[in-house]
Amino acid sequence: MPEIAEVRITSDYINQLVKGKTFYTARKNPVHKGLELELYDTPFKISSRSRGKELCLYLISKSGTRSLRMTMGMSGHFKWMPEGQLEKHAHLLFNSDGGSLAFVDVRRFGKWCWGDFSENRGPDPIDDYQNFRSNIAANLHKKDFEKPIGEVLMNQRYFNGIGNYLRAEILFKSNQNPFESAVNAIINNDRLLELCRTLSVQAYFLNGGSIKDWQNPFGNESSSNWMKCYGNKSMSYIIDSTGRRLWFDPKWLS
DNA sequence: CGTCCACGTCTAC
DNA sequence: TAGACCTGGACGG
Repeated sequence: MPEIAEVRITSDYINQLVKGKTFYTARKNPVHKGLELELYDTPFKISSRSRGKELCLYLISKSGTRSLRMTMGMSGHFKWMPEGQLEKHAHLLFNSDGGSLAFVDVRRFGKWCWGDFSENRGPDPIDDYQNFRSNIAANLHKKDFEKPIGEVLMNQRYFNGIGNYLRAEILFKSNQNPFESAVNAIINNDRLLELCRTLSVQAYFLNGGSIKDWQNPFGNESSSNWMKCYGNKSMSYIIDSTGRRLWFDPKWLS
């Protein structure tokens, strides 16, 4: 479930799991066409960070730290696999005592390469909200922002971490016409950018309920109740210019 | 059986 | 701006 909230939860999950563990090897499932992992600094410890839809695994050995930059695609997640357990769709395995940390990805759209977070994706709207805003402000004059806001919300150069369900919820809860130009929407609707952060945070806490042992700050509101627009039968949708289904309030149909 | 659909990028005409 | 990259679940005949 990988938009910003789920990638963040994945990163938390990894950090919780690797606590106190030492890793010895890493291997790639041969069925996956991605980069082979050649590890020459072993053993190593692991820690994780996320930024928007990217996740970096830091492999920390005596001789230094290497960063493995990953994206989760449509179905990527991590899982602890006890020794001997088989998992058809585990594509990266980091071996430790008694089991492995596994990157599991049914559709294999997830990718990895050596390096830290990409330069060409914007700041994280949760962790780095001021820079998230200023990055947009500094580029608002560009042609990118002449496109409809419904589409620009998916541009990872500015909205790193926003995906198809978050854009629908952001548009809906900010009462924003998805077909208005992004410049006008951002200038005239002051809730829009704020909701990029607050809805991402809410999705993180709601979806994280099953993974971590904190109190859900949203009380009784369930995750299914939180989702107001995306996939809702009473809403409208169109296929946008990139081929994705854009969900929106039917009142914007004219 | 078949067709459509999915929380995302990529690269190649 | 099409497609390519993938698997599997839902649903129709």
